[in-house]
Amino acid sequence: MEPTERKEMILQEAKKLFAVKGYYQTQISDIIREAGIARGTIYQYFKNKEDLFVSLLEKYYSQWEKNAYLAEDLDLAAVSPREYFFHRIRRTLEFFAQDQDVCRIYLRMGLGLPGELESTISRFEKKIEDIIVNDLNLGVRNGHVPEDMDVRLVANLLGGALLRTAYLYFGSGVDPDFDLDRAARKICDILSPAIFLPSVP
Amino acid sequence: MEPTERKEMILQEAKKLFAVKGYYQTQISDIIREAGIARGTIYQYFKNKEDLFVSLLEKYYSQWEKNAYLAEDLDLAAVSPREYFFHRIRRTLEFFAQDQDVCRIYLRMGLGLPGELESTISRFEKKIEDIIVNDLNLGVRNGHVPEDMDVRLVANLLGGALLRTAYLYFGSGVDPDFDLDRAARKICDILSPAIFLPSVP
Amino acid sequence: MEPTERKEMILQEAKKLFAVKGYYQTQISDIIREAGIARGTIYQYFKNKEDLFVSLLEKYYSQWEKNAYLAEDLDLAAVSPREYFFHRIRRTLEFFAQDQDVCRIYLRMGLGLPGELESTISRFEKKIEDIIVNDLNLGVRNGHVPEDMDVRLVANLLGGALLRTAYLYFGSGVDPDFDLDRAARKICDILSPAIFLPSVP
Amino acid sequence: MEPTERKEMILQEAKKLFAVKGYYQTQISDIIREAGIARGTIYQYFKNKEDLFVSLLEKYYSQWEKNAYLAEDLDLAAVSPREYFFHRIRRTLEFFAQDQDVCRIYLRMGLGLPGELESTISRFEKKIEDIIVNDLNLGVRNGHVPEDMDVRLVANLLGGALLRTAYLYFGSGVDPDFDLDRAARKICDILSPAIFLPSVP
DNA sequence: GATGAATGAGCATTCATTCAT
DNA sequence: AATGAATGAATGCTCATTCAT
Repeated sequence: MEPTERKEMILQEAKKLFAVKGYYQTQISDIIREAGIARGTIYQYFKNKEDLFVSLLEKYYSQWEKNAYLAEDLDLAAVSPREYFFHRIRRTLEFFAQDQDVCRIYLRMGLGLPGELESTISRFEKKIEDIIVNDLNLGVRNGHVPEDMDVRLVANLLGGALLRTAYLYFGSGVDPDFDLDRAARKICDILSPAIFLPSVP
Repeated sequence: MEPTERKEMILQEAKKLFAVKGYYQTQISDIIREAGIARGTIYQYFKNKEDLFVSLLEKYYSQWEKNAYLAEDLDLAAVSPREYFFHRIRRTLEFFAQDQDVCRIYLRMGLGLPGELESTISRFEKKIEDIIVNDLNLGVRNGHVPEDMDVRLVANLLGGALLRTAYLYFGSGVDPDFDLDRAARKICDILSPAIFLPSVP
Repeated sequence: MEPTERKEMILQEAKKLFAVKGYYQTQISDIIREAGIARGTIYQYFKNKEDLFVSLLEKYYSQWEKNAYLAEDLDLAAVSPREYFFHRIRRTLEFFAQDQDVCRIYLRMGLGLPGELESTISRFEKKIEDIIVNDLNLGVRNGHVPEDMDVRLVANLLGGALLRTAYLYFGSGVDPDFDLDRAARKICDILSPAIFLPSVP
Repeated sequence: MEPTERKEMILQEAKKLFAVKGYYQTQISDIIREAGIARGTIYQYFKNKEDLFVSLLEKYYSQWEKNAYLAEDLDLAAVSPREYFFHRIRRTLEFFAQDQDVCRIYLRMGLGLPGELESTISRFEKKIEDIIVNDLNLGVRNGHVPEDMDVRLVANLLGGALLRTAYLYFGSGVDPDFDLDRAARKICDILSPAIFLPSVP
C-alpha cells in the first residue's frame, strides 16, 4: 500500500470512530484495530492523537472551503438574490450530505461524552424541538402558520437559530447592560416573516 | 457551612470549570482546588465525576423546563401569535443570559477538546459566520436586504439554523434518496422572508 | 445503653461481618450500619479497625483458653487416657459449636478475598476432600476400611491433618535435606491405624 | 526476554509477595518493583490484580491436580492399601515441598492480615499445638503413647484434623440438633488408634 | 459520650507515546 | 517503513480516621 493511501485509510477509520465515540472515547487502540495496523505505525503519519484529529478537521475544512467559495463562481448579476441564497444553502447541505461522520464531528455532536451524559444533553435538545413543534402545530390549527409547513424542519431551523444566537450573546460573558427585550424583539421581527402567514399581526 | 450550601458550592465551581475546560479536561483535582475542599468530600455529595456532571445538567434542565413552560401561562387568546413567539424567544434568552457557563455547556461549546482542536473547530464556525456576513452586506449594498439589519445577528441565526438542519438530515445516517434540491429549496423559501426585502424576487 | 453493652454490641455485629466478608472486605461503614451507630462512635471504644478485630480475637481466645484448660480439671487418675482425649475433642468442638462466626474467623475461612479468589481457593480444598472420599469408598468396597466409617468426616480429618503438616514442614522455608519419604512414611504409619482394619497389611 | 518468560517472571515475583504479605497487603507497586518492570507492563499480561492472583492459583492448582491424579497410575492390585495411602501422602507433601510460597498461599497462611492480626491468630494455633504436645508428652510419661512418637508432628496432625472438622461441622451454620457427644466420640474413636498404644483402654 | 461531615494518603488502572528490532 | 512490548505520568476513587459541634 502506498504511504499516501495508508495515511488516507487511517484518517477514514479514525473519522468513523471519532464521529461515533468522540475524541476522548476513541482510543488509539480502537483506531489501529479498525485500520488493521500496528500501534507504532500511526505515529509514522501523525505526530500524535491530536494531530490526527486536526488533520481530519483540516482535510474536511479545506474541502468545505473550496465548496463554499465555489458559490462565488455564480454570476451574481445573472442570478436573483434568492437563487444565490438557495445555492449557498444547497452547497452547505451538499457538504454535510456527503459524509455523516464529518457532519457529526463538525456539528459537535460526537465530542464523546460517556453515554449517560450524552443522552442527558440530547434530551434537552429534543425537548426544545418538541416545544417548538407543538407551538407550530397550534399555529397551524389557529390559521397563523401555513398549513403545508414542514414543522419538524422549521422547529430545527428555529431551534438552531435561537441556540446559536444565545451563544453569540452570552457564550463569552454576559454584558450586564444587555437589553433582553430589545434582542428578543429583534429576533422575533426577523424570524416572524419566516413562519407566520402575512395576515398575522 | 450547611451541607446543601456545600453541595451547591461544589456544583458552582464545577460548572465554571466544565464550561471553560469541558468534561474531560476538568479534573477532580481542579474542582477540589477551586472549591477549596478535600478530595474525598466530592464523593460525599456525588457518586462520581459523571454523576456530578449529570447533576449539573439536570439542575439547569429543570430550571429551564420550569422557565420554558411558564410561557404557557400566557393567555393565548389575549396575545397575538407574534407576541407569543416573542415571549418564547425572550424566555429562552433569559435562561441563557443568567449564566454564561450553563450556556456554554448546553450549547456544547464547552465539551472540552484540547486547545488546538477547539480552535480548529471554532475557526470553521467563525468562517461560516463571516461568509454569511459578507453575503448579507452585499445584499444591503444591492438593496435586497434591509439597510438596518443587524447582520452579525442574522448571520448567527442563519448559520445556527442551517447547521442544525444539516444535523437533522444527516446526523444519523444519510438517506441515499435524499433530495438535496428539494430540501435546499424548502429551507430557502422558509428563510427568505426573514432576510430579503418584500420586493426581492 | 450501658457503655459496656454498647461495646459488646459493636463486637457482635463486627464479628458477623468479619466472619462472612473477612477483614479487608468488611468496611467500618458496614459495621456502623449494622450496629446502628455513628461513624465516630466506634473510635470511642476501639483505637482503630485493627484494634477492633484484635479485641474480637482476644475475647474468644480467652474464652477458648478458659474452656480448653478446664479439661485439666478432669481427674487424670480417674479417667482413662481415651476418656481424657475424648474430653479434649469435645471441649474444642463445643467452643466452635457455640459460634459459627468465631469458627470461620479462627479457621481462616473468612479472611475476605474477593469472590472469585475465595472460590478458586475453596475449589482446591473441596477437591482434596473428594479425592480422599473416593479413596476411602474404594477401601470400603475392598474390605480394607471399616464399612461403617463416616467417610466425609474421616476425609476432613485426614485432609486437615495432612495440610497442616505440610505447613509445619514447608511453611517457613523448605529444608533442602528434608527427607520426603521418611516424613510420608511416618505420617502414613501414624494415620493408618485410624482408617484401616487391623487385618490390612 | 520472551513474552512467556516475562509473564512467568511476573508470576514468580508476585507469588513470593503474595505468600509473605498476602493479597491485600501486596501492592501492584511491590510487584513491579520486585519484577523490575513498569507499572503498565503488568496489565499487558493480566487483566488486573485479581486476575494475576487467580492465574497464580490456577497454575499451581493444575500442577497439583496432575500430581494428585498421577497416584492413580499406581497399580492398585499390586500395592497394598497402606502403600497406596503412603503414596498419596508422599505426593501431597511433594507438591508443597517444591514451593513454600505456594504452600503458604494455599494453606491460607499468607492471606495477608496486618502484622498484629496475623500474630494474634497464629498465637491461637500455636497454643493448640502446645496443648496437644503437652498432653502427648504426658501420655508418653504415663506409658499410653509410644515413646518414639514425633509429638510435634502428631500434634499438628491432630490439630489440623480437629480444626478442619470443626469447620466441616460449624462453618456454614450450626445445626441446633447437632450431637456434640456423638461427634466427639466418633472423632475420638477414629483417632485413638493413631496415638495410643494397643494396650490403652 | 455521640455524631457525621470532612479529610487525604494511598491505590489500581488507563492509555498515549516510545523505541529497539 | 512497520511493529508491538514496554513505559510511566496522570487520574478517579476508596475508606479508615479525625474533630468540631
